Amino acid sequence: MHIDLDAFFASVEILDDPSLRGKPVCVGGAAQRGVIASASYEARRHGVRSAMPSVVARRLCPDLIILPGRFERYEEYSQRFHQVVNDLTPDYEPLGLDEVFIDLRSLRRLGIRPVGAARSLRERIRDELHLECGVGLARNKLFAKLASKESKPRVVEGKLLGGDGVLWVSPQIERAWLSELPVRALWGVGPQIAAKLHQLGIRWVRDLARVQEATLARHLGSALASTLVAFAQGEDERVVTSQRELKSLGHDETFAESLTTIDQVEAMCRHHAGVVARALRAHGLVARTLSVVVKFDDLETLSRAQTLSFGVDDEAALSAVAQALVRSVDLGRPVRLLGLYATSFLERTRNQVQLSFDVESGGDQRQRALELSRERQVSAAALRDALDDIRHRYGSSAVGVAADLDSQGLHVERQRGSHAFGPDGPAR
DNA sequence: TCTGGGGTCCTAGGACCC
DNA sequence: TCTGGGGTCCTAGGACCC
Repeated sequence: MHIDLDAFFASVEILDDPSLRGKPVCVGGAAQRGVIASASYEARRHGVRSAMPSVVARRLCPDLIILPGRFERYEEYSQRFHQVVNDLTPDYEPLGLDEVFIDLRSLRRLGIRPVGAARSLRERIRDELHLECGVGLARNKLFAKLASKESKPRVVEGKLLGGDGVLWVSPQIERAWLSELPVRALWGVGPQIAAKLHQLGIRWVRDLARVQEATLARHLGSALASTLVAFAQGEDERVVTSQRELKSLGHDETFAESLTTIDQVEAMCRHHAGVVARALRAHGLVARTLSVVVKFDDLETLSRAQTLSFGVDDEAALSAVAQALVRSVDLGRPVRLLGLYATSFLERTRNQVQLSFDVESGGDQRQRALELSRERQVSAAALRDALDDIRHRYGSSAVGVAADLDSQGLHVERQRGSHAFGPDGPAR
């Protein structure tokens, strides 16, 4: 079973503010560089779609209401959604906040029928969360997801047509249904792959079903070729995995106005380091690999990564590495996006050496690691935990790093040759 | 019309080890 | 002295998903 909540972010906004009901509502970035993350059906009637630049959406629908998004709120709804699913079975796999795959095999022994389970889940989601959803039932993930999409309401020529909300694709009709779909409908076929397939004369799934895997592999690589060939035959071996391990975690931001100075870029490194460090600690993880991504105004993107011999989860360490990485890039052009990502996780408790970083003042060489004494480690960790607690209770902007004050227009006197993270640990 | 922010997976090359 | 083949780890880039 695949369940997909309808227009999730936009629907939550409408629930929290009923005056929005019936209006074209979106969640996304309203600024010049914003895109639409979620669109109400009223907005979709005007042609607005998620992933569309907000500028375009406004042109299509001048009355469009674009809301900034409250992800903690969506998270709450998502958890309630998962709780409803969990009441049926723990064998489910979330996909983002608003979708789940459910393995129904263990329910068969209990005499629970798929269609009945689907209808009662839909009922509970409607009664308890006041949200609508589409449900797909099939032999595998491929068809279940295609079916849930098909079960939803959709806009045809500006009119909203209702879906049944539940669609079961029986094995007898699978192949015939699949062959009529465009390749773009398949999981893993986005704009780039679709364009490549079109160049090869492959537009429909039935075309894909006739092509040699080796031919496809030369153009798409072996992994994608083999999954697409399988999908085209209606075969999908992917299982429902309920316990997935987090593999990476990061934060990036596209700026309304591109950054033009190294000071601005380094200040953003410190900011991102704080966000990522707190996320790591919230998960009880330390990261060995940190990478920085820079996107320029022409959308050219480049990345730099560094793997350490130990894991880190504190702002000072992340900040030092991020700034060292960003300094190794030839900036010289306005920076549209800056991202910081952490990978190669270890559980915090298994990390052998907890180190802190000190930045070489004025130097452009890579950072060096300094081990803190046990006592200083303990007090630094206590301070950090206290700050996490304050942020949790009063919001992430409640406490800041003194070094960032000047980047926000407040002047801070800094002595030449000294720096924020001195030998006595983080200065806050 | 011009492209976000949270993630996942794959590819390819180079360094290194046995 | 110059060399193969299997494997791991790391880096950089690209595409996809929601």
